[in-house]
Amino acid sequence: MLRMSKLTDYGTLVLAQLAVSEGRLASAHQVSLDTRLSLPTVSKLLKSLVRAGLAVSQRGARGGYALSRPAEEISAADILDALEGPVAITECSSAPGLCELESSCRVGAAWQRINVSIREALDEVSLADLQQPSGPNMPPDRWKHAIRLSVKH
Amino acid sequence: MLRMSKLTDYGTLVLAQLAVSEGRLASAHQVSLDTRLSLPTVSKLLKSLVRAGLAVSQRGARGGYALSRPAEEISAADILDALEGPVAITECSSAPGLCELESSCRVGAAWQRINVSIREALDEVSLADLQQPSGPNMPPDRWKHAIRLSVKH
DNA sequence: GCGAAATAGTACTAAAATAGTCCTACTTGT
DNA sequence: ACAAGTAGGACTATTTTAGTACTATTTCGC
Repeated sequence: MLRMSKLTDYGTLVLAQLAVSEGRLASAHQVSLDTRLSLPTVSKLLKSLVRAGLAVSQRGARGGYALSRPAEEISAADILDALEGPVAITECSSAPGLCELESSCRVGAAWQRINVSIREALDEVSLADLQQPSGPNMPPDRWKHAIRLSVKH
Repeated sequence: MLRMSKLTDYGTLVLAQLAVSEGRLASAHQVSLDTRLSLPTVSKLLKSLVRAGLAVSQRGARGGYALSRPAEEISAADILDALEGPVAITECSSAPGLCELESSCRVGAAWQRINVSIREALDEVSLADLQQPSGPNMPPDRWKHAIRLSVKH
């Protein structure tokens, strides 16, 4: 639950790759090779990232992409904002009348607190943090970076 | 982004309704009337909540549902766990080889930190908090409890 | 015992969001 | 002029989510 989309996950990889080739321009093709993501997908992501202001692009032959600012200044919140847009954690059905019941509509303040907490967590982590080497007890290979939010079941 | 599913949102309403009718058993039909959610949907949710241990049920005529424990002891994390299951915030594509690249696979530790923060936020808020009256500057009617995580765009 | 009222479980369908691809246009260096 | 690149949008397929329906089981009240 509360899973980010695959595309956003890929987007962090793409950004991390740009961070690695700091200073140089990296073409979509090169990023595709480095990340093993398909070229159309990488291309799509890079375009979105440029539009969101996280990356800059240079057109034409010898063109390519680079981060718009240092990796330290790009937060996880920036990345999610860029690739998933402004979506709410909760969302009343568009059906009118649903939110007018007392018992239903008093639910908001606490969710807002939760949202703020999440946002703070996302703000505190930068792209530079994201690409730091994993801890000593992390298996280096074949490591799925899925983290379970729930331990039950 | 990081939006919970509608069903989970509805689930909180259903649970809140059960909390209101504390002590008594509430039938799915009654909860449907009180929340204005369709009976099949309410029924489905209640079954899931029972299976997850958040609610208890009494079969047969005069049967119904009730919370399994006080609303104060049911956290938002419990609710999300129950209705969305153990899903990760990030998830490597199942395609092998994607997570073996250096630049891709060092991304986990920071996401884990984020996950822990989110989980803490979810643990701190109880069902009782969720149904508390909204703040003084909240319009009581027609209030959509959508909260924007992002303010851009 | 029987019928009504309820939950339990599962299977199915429809709708929506997501992922992924492709095509055309524009830009720039050689 | 041509090759190598990005820009943008349209389109398709897939997956997930939402919603519904049906059948079985349980229990109360008469």
